[in-house]
Amino acid sequence: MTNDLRLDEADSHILALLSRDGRMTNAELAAAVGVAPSTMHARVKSLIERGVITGFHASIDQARLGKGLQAMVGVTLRAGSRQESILAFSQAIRRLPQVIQVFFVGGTDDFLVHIAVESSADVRTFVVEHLSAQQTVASTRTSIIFDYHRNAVAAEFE
Amino acid sequence: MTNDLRLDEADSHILALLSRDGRMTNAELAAAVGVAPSTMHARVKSLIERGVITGFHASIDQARLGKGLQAMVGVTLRAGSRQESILAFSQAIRRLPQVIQVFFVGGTDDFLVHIAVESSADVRTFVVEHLSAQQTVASTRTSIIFDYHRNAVAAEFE
DNA sequence: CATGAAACGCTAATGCC
DNA sequence: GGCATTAGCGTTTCATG
Repeated sequence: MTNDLRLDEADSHILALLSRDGRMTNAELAAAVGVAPSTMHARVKSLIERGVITGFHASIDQARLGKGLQAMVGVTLRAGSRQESILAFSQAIRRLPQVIQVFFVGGTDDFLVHIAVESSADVRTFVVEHLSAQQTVASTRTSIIFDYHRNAVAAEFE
Repeated sequence: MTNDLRLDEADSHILALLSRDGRMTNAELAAAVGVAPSTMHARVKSLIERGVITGFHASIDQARLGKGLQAMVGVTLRAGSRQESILAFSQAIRRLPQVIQVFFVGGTDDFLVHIAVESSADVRTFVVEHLSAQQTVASTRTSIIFDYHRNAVAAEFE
């Protein structure tokens, strides 16, 4: 893995701007930061090549897609679960269309699964069918999300 | 709030593609979906105007920024906390540079705060200084994040 | 609601400082 | 590393079916 080179002030500024609006044109970015468009082009390219910027993504209003309810489901696995079954479980969960994010954590829970669904009935269906039914799952704990704020889009990692 | 109009297959396809790569050119999108560039332009514009796509954002590798450690901190508020102090608390938390996401939830916890920091010492500092020190905070529960997967970037809401 | 054509603007590469 | 230039490409508008 390439190590992190320290970023200067301009880079931080660029990242802040592209976090907010990933479709700012190169020309706009250059004007905002105070460099020439060609310079900005090289800088953004460098940030991407160095892996600081890992991608650009549209953010989607799940409610407009009919999924007006979001929840965070904490999952605790059975104590004796094998590595392979845990891996298989997490990979299966990721692919479900209700799932927005999955956090594999250490602590009270083993996983946190962020979902968006149509109704509270769907929350229950999701938990029962995809979580509780699994051999590796010991228990789940569901929290409805009332309010959601995002400062940045974090890159995936493992 | 404008209601959700049902999206057709092409719209879903567009959303999937722009979720993955928000900087696909209009021409590429058009070719992928099988319509003319001018048609694609109108469709994407419509998705934005209808509020389905709420924005585009660069995703950033926090580790490359020197923040190689992520955690989810569950926060429980004091039972007697007033609405205003809760609101003030949540708004203050949002602005901290370590914070990636904040979920206001119902259940065991009242908030879930997703943070990225340099070291485990920073996790502790964050919790102690910004959470435990607050009058409204009753308790916190920190979980280190080992693995993170994202299927979509959800729009903020309240 | 989709399309092709055309004008415009931006990107991205090059060579120079 | 920053910059100006420029060729090529993508976007965006509009009249038309």
